[in-house]
Amino acid sequence: MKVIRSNVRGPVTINVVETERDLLSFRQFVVDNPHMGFDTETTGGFNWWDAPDNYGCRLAQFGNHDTAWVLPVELGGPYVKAMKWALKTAKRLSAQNRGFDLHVIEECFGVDPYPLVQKMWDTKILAHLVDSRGRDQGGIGLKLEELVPHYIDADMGAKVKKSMTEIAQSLNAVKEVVGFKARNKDKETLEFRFSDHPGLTKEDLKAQGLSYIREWKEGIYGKVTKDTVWGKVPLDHEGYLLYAGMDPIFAFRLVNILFPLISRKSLARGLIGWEHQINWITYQLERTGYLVDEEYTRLRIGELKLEEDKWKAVAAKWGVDLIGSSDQIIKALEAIGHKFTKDSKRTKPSKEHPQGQLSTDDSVLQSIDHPLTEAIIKAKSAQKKRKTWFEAAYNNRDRNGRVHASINALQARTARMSITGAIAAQTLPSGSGYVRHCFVAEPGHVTACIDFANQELRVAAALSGDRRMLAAFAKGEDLHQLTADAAGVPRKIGKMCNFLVAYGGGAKALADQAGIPLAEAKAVVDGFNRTYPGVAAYAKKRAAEAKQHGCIYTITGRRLIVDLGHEYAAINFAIQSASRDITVSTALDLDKAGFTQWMRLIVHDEIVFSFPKERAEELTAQASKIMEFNKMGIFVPAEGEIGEQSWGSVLELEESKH
DNA sequence: TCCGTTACGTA
DNA sequence: CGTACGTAACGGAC
Repeated sequence: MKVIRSNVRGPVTINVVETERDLLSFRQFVVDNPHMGFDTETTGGFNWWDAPDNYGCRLAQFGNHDTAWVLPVELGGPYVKAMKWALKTAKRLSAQNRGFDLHVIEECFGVDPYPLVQKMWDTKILAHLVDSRGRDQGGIGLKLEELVPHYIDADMGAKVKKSMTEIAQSLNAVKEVVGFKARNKDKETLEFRFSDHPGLTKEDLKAQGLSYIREWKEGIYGKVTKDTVWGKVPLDHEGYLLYAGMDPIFAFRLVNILFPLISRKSLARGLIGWEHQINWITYQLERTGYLVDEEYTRLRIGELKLEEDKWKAVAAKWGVDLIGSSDQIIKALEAIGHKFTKDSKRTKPSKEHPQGQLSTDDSVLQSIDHPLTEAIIKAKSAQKKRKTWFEAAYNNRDRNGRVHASINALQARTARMSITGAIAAQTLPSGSGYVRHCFVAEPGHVTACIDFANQELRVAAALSGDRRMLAAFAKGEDLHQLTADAAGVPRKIGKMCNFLVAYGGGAKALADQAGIPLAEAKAVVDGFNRTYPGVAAYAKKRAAEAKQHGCIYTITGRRLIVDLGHEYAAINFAIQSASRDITVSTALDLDKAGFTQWMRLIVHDEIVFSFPKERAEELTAQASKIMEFNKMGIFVPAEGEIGEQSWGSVLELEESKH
């Protein structure tokens, strides 16, 4: 057994199991420590669904406050058995982002995650309940490498973050001679690998009349980068084992550090258990994945590539080789006679460019009628569709033709979910089914989408208690038309205004978005405030609360920190977060009713299902009924739509509101 | 290779 | 004083 000693605010011991004999002491540790931190190290990346052929679990680690045990589960047999026994024996486990480790051990070793989620804290969830802000928002952040320096040990956090990069570099330094490089009379370099030429010597090459004969060295681990180091580092590498051993110790300590920091209101409302439950649902959605229509996706990729190349060739005629390069586009536009003035649209001011740079976004290009701008717009659009959506789906299919998104049930500051990876679900175009046709229900199933009608506006009405808005919803009036009528503008502008005001925006934002004069936008906002005085009052109230306490509490007892000087955003946080919790709450109800097996994705105010065709009507009706939210003084109805097999088909229904 | 900036898709 | 995200391309810095 190898023992590594280190120090993190006190001595720390990492025991590395090397032989079956060592497992005896490990088992004693498990018996003595009913609560343990847990972590795994893999071959790298997040493609756990590729196991076991293209993905593997290398180490499993357990630890308490100051002692960790590292098991070489890559070696299989007794080490995997010991890990399974320890997981089963533990009374309480903690892990940072538990879903990932659970996917890994379920896929690689067939471990049933269900008994484990009953007793496993996720430190990422706890950290979010303490401070939901990311690092760039002025918060602590939610990654282990951010939590450790803040809560545990500043130096250790930085050291651990750097260590795997350093290990990669050290592995690259280990080289062996793989052959000779030599030059012929034409001064061409020739390569001779010993694997192709056994027993080759320098003299043999000289005899062939070659010169500049040099030994040819290559790294014995191949090219090792930050991404590939995980799969290549030897299992007995001390720096790697130290890194691996620290993580369960951190996870163990973080639980004890974070619990007391969670607000009393959040505790009283049971948010900890609640978030762990929704985490289990999204875990199952991740694992089920979504079936990809392979042929449809492949055909679209081919078409889009042709389209893209065609328009890129046109743009190149005017000197734009890189359609993503603002510099090139500006030069080319000037060359065709376009004049940029001091009134030209500029990008947001930044450190490098305090005045902002000339913008070349879609609105700028659209305003210039020329074959070049048309080509750039069309090439960009085709490239974006191909790369961001179609190829992500196509290239990430597992052996069963399914893709697995990463779902973070508790991501945004407001607790909104994020869906990343193979299905960037929150960015898929919603205007038509063109992209969403990639994703299909099971054979014999159809896709059903159930979404909340006007979720955020209804929440705004309920939270603010604005009588006019509540009455409008109760009577089924058209809220957007009401706002529009108050200022005598088109419904579209009324709609924009409704959302903007609820999101903390103002007349300037409305003017920008609607393309109307500021004075007109002011009149529309004034009209809104006259029509719904309760909403404006509520915004003020929440902003004042934020100013006084530095945070607000949502209807579910969630504490959201509001940045100084940004108190106007408090109303949006309250509405957005409550809306998220409403969606999550109904997802939990659906789970209890046995619907998780059919659930595919949760996208803010919509849940996508794959239902057996012959039961689709009945199941959609049931699920819609379950999703209808009527608690805490908030009423949000849910509406279901049933399409054909693809998700996209739902968007193309005749009666669809999409 | 990393990171900031810009652009663009969604609720 | 719109907010909340994710992804891709570019271009400069290391």
